[in-house]
Amino acid sequence: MGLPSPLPDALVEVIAQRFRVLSEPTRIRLLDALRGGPLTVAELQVEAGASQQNVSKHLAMLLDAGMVSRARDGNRARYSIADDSLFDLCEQVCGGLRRHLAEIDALLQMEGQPTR
Amino acid sequence: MGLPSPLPDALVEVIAQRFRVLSEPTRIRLLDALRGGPLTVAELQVEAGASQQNVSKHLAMLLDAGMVSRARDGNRARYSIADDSLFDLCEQVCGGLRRHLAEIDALLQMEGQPTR
DNA sequence: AACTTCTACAACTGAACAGTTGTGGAGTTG
DNA sequence: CAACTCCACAACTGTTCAGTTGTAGAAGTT
Repeated sequence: MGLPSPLPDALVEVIAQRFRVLSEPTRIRLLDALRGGPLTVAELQVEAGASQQNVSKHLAMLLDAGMVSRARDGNRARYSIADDSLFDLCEQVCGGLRRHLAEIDALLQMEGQPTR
Repeated sequence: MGLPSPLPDALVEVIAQRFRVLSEPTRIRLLDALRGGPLTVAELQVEAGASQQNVSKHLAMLLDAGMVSRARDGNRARYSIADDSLFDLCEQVCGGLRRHLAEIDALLQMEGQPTR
């Protein structure tokens, strides 16, 4: 199922925004930590190595993007992954990285040949 | 093939950086325009609706990330997609968007029930 | 060689955002 | 109720980066 071409402006903006949410190391770490199951803010604070306020802010952003969901548990808030397909995304990115690194390797193999 | 858990710090940074490259509307438009085949900077300038210098800068970023490749063609530079899997990525993002929007729709259906 | 076209580099400016500090509000416990 | 814990909101600060302006270099044309 392909996407329309050219992509409508509004869709371009939304796609970019979506990628932007994932473009922050702290948010990646938070999502990674949630792979093991739901966690509270205090627990995530430890996993991500960031301040409580900072973690809370990033979680709000992830929540707004619909990537995590929040559930009140008495005194605390328990966050969990809302969309497991996120990890397929990350794995694909890693796949792209492997290809990229392989290309660089290949270029380094034929040493002495200037690119330009 | 799963990723290690927790993700090593260096990998987290690289993943975030990768997403960051895709978090800009102009760069999305450039990649989208290249779906139809290689284009010159001048052609991309028209497609993306940005200045030549701006396009050139974004292309340099995409090139550095290994997402496009450059070939000199006489006087001009012809850019093309280096990794077709990029579009699978975008489609997955759009899939996530559909799910997200469906959830919001569902929430709006049961109107009057405050979220908190 | 002089001129034009095409692309890339560098410096500047404004906007967006990550992280901190401070604080308020909701829930629990004694 | 009082004290404490947990989480989120708001204002501030520094950094990062998108876009512009200006210019330099490389290739083609006359």
